Amino acid sequence: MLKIQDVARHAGVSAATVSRVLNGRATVNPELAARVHAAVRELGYRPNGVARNLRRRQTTLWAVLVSDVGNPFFTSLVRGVEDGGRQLGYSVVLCNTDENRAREAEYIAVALADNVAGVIISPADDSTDISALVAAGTAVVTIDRELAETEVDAVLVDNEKGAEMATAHLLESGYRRIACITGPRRMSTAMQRLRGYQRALRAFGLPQDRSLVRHADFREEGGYSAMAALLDEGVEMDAVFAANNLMTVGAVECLTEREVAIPASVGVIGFDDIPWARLFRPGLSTVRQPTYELGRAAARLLADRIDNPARPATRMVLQTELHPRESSRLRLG
Amino acid sequence: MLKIQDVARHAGVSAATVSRVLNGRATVNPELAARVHAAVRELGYRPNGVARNLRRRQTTLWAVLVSDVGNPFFTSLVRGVEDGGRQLGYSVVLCNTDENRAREAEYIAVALADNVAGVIISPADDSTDISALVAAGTAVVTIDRELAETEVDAVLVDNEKGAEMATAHLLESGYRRIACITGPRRMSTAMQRLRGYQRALRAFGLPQDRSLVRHADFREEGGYSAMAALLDEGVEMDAVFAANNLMTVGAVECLTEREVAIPASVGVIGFDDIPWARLFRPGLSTVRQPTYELGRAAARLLADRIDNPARPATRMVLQTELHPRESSRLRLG
DNA sequence: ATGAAAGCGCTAACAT
DNA sequence: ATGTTAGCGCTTTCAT
Repeated sequence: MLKIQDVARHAGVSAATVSRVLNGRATVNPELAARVHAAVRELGYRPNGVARNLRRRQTTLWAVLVSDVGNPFFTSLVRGVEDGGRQLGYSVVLCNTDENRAREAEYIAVALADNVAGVIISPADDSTDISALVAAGTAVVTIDRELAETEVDAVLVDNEKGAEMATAHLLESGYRRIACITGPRRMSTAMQRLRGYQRALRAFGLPQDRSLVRHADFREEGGYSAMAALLDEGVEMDAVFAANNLMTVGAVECLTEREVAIPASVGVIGFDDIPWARLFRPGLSTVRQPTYELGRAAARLLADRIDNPARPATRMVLQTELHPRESSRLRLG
Repeated sequence: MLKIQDVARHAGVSAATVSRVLNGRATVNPELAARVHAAVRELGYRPNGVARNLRRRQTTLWAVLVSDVGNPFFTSLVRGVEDGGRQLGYSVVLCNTDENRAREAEYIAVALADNVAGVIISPADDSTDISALVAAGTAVVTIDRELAETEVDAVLVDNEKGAEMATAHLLESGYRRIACITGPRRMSTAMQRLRGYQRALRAFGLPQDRSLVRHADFREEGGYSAMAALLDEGVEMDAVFAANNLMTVGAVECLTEREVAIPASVGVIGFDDIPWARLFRPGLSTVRQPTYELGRAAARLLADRIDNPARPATRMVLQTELHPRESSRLRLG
C-alpha cells in the first residue's frame, strides 16, 4: 500500500503539503498542488481512510439502527438517511436489530468501538439504553420512536393526529364499531396511535369499548392473531384500524381467509403505507407516513449535531397523509 | 477516551499483556488476565476499533453494493448478508447505487479507502469495473448479476431455468401468445431470463415472435411502459412474462388501468417474488428467488475468500421455485 | 509468559 | 506558504 510519504517524495514536496492539497484545508501554491495531483495520478495513490480516521479521531461513518429492514417503512427511511448522509460525505452502516435488545446493544458497542460519527436509531423499545453513546459524546438522533428519559434529537411523526385521521375517516364512512390493533405498550408509537384512535371516537361522541382494543407486536403474525382473536371472541365490530403496515397486512389476510367481506362487512384502514397497496384486493386505505423524508430529516439533524454538539435537543414532528382506498368504503344502504 | 495504556497502568501490567488478554491471541497468566478484566470493567474501557484496524491493516467491515434498496429483492438479500456477516463478526455497510455507475464507482472508492475486508456487489451492469478492488486484494463476491471478464466468486440464480419454468407454466395453462418484458441487454440476468423464455417456447414447438419481446429497465415504470406499448401497438398476445418483480407490478398496473382482465384476457407471471403478492388483485403468479439464501451464501463465500485469498473463484447457482397464483389461471372454455 | 519499543498512515501543531 | 515533528491507540515483533 502506497502512503502519503511516497507521493510526497515523488512530487518533491512534504507529506504535509500533500495532505493539504488532498484535503483542501489550506492554501497551497497552485504549481505545487498540480505536482501533487500528478504524483497521485501517476502512482495511483489512494488515501488510507482508517489512518485518517485515527488521526482525526472521528470517522465519516454513520450507523443506522432499525428494528426491521424487511419492513418497507424502514427501507424507505434508510434510503432517506443514506441519500442525506451521502450528500454530506458520510457513509451509512445499516444495522438490523430485529426488535431485539441484545442485538441492539451489540450494535451500539460496535458503533462506539468504530468511532462512528453519529448514530440514527429507531429504538427497539422504551427502555433502549443509549447512555453509552451519549457519554462518549457520539451524536445521536432517534427516529420514529421516542425515548423515555433522554435528551437527544428526535424525528417523529404525528402519530396521534394520523391515527385520529384514520379513525375519523372510518367514522365518516359510516362505520361505528371500530376495533384498534395497536403495538406493544412499551412503544411510544403504539400508545400515541391508540390515543389518536380514542380521541376520534370521543370527538364523535362514541363510547370506548376495551374489548375492541388489542395490543400486538407490529408484525404480520401479530396483526393476524389479533384479528383472529377479535373474530373468535365474537366481538361486535364493523371496522378495524391497524397501527402499522405489517399488522394491517396480517389483519387483511385473516379477514380474507375467513371470507369476511372488506369493506362491506369489515372496513380496514392501516397506519403507514404499504408499497403497491393499491394493487391489493381490496385496495388498502392507509395513513401514509413521510418515510423517506423522515430519513432525510434525521440525516440533516445528525449532521448538524455533529457540527454543533452543544446545541439543545431538537424534536421534529412530521405530518401524515390520509390515503382512502376501497378497504374503507362502506356501501351504505 | 481511555487507551490501552491506561488499563495497563491500572492493572499493573504492560499494554502488550492487556492486548493479549483482550484478543485472546496468546496465553496469559490467569491471575494477570483477571486483573486486566477487572481494570477494564472498573475503568469502563472500550478498545478503539479504528486504531486496531490501522495496526492490523484490515477492518471487520463489509460493503454491500446493491442497485436499489427499495426493491424487496435486495432488501431480503442484504438481510441475508447481514445475518451471515454478523455471525462471523463482520459489520455490513449498505451502499445503494441506484443503478448508477458513477455512484457505484464512488462507493468502490470509499470501500477501498476504508479498507473494508470485503465487498459484495450486485453490479449495475456488465461493464462495472471492480478491477481496483481486485488489484488492492480486497475480497469480492458478485451477487445476482454476472460480470463479463472477471474471475471472482459469484452467487447467482438459475435465471434461464426459472424463466423457462415461468413460461412453461403459462403454456401449460393454455396461453399461446406470450409476451416477454425483460431487462436491459447489458444485464446478464435480463438476457438469461429471455433465453429461458425462448427455450420454453421452442420446447413447446411455438415460433419466436420478436414483436412480443421488450427490453425495459427493471423498474416499475419500465414494466408499465412496455406493457402499454404492447397494447398500443395492438400486438396479439394472451399472456406476459415479466423478468423481475418491479416490472411485473408495472405491467399489472397498466393492465388494470386499461381494464384488461387478468387472467382471462391476459395471463401474468413475474420473475422474483413480491411481498404479499397473494393479497394482490389478482394474486400474482411468480417465480420465487431464494433472496435471503442468496445473501447468506454470499456472506459465506466472502468470509471464506477473506480467510483464503488464493483459492480459485467459485460460482454458486441457486434454484428458483414456481408459485402459481390466480394471475396465470386461464379459464378454459 | 511478559515487557519494551517500534510503527500502521495520516494530520495538526509548531516552526520557519 | 511550506516543512518538521509528534502522536492518534493499537498490535506485534523482539528481547528477556
